[in-house]
Amino acid sequence: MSSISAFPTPLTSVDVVIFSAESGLLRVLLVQRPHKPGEPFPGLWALPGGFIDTLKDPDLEHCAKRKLREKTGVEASYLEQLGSWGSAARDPRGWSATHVYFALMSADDVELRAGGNASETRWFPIDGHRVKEKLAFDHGEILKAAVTRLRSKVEYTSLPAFLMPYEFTLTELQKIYETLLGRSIEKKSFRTRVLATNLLEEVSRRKEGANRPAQMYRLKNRRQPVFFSRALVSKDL
Amino acid sequence: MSSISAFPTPLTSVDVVIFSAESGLLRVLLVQRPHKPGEPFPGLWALPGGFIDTLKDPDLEHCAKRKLREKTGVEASYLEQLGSWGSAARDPRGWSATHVYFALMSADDVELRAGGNASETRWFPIDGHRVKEKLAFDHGEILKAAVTRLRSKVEYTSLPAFLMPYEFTLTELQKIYETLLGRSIEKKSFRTRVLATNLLEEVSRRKEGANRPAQMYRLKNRRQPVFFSRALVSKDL
DNA sequence: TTAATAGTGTCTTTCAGACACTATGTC
DNA sequence: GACATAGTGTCTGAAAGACACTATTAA
Repeated sequence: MSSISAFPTPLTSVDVVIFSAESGLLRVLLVQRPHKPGEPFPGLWALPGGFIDTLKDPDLEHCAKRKLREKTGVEASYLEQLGSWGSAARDPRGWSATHVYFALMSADDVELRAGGNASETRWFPIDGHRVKEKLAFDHGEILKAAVTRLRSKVEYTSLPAFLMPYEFTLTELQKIYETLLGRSIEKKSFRTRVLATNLLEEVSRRKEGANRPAQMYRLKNRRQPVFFSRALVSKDL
Repeated sequence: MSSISAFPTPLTSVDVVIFSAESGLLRVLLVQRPHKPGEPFPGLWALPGGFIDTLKDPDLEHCAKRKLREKTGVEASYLEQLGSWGSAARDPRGWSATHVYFALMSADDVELRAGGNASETRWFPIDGHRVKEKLAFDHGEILKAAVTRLRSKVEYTSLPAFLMPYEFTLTELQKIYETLLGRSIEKKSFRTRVLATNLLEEVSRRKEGANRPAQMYRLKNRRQPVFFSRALVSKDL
């Protein structure tokens, strides 16, 4: 019996749910579990993550950022903690707990990653609140919680702006909102709301196919999302 | 070197931030650290919590509920996960991570606890976002995060109703909202908003000192809070 | 000129805020 | 009756929804 804790300490890991959006689809980054003896769920897809390196990682967030960089080669536009999951049953190797982070990345940055060990890392489209494949551990449940969090924040924050490239048009931003909400929103209301919060600043112009060019904008504050005082839809009222 | 993890696993605990409100004050339950050799922060006040019992606790939430029951003798009206904190520095015994839960209790249930080991367990009033005393570990920071979460949810949810006894008047509920917000709110708006959500159901009556008796209500759903589509105050707009 | 998308004007609806008013009990 | 607190009527204002309108480019 240890002098510190009377009980065996749980296995502890950090996992990251990394989202991006491309052409009307929300996507999540998954990695394939290795086919090695002793490794649970061989061949199944899972959230990127792994054990904390107590020698290198000063804290949980640092560990999450490290894993994110290892998989994507870049930093995320946005990172927050999602929560933690721990139980005796979630890992066949024993009582385990994982600290889960939630990251948003621009689809542009995503392409940068193509050079890596891409065979075992892939983007999967989100269908409803999940991915078609069965995931390792309780990662299906964790992913569902992450999608729920993202969807609910779309109602009253500027979070989807972190899925955009550095410069973008209001129409492009609206499309991302509509993708996440799963319904269309009224153009005028959207523009008024977004511009009234002083969230964005104008940049140059940009030409599209055969139409009037759209004003481009960029985020004024690339760290914190903005909160709106009203939700986009009235929930259950 | 273990065959499972190449790194020493962090110490893992669960802590609970337990709130109640009484006569216009938000309060948090704290316990005093023991004066025993090897125990860090002797004599300082800390959030109730401790190591996971991997033999008895099937999962994190069960562990949180167990610790809550041990300290208060009752179940909480509301329990959600707040987040997790982990770093090499937060505990002098080594790399440690804690899974933190957030509980709301009625001030009535609170009195039930008086028979326990009350000398080392006490309610402290929240002043701003903290308590006067310096807390053990990083519990000051955790408490601040909990108060911030509670305050922000007051704006757009029925969460404060979980701080009420089983039956209560609208005026009493409004007082709790005002306590948490730190400002007064308009009576008519408040009543319309609360009643429109179909959150409550009428019960019997009740007499006060020398005035018209007030209708009493109770929560229809004692599990989930209701979300309002607008915040009570317009933030930074 | 037409097609296509960008962007606006303006009316309606919903709900919070303000505040004066009425209602119902005890003493 | 006075007092105290419960509870309502109603106007105003802010912001979302609906939707028709104008603006600006390429071809």
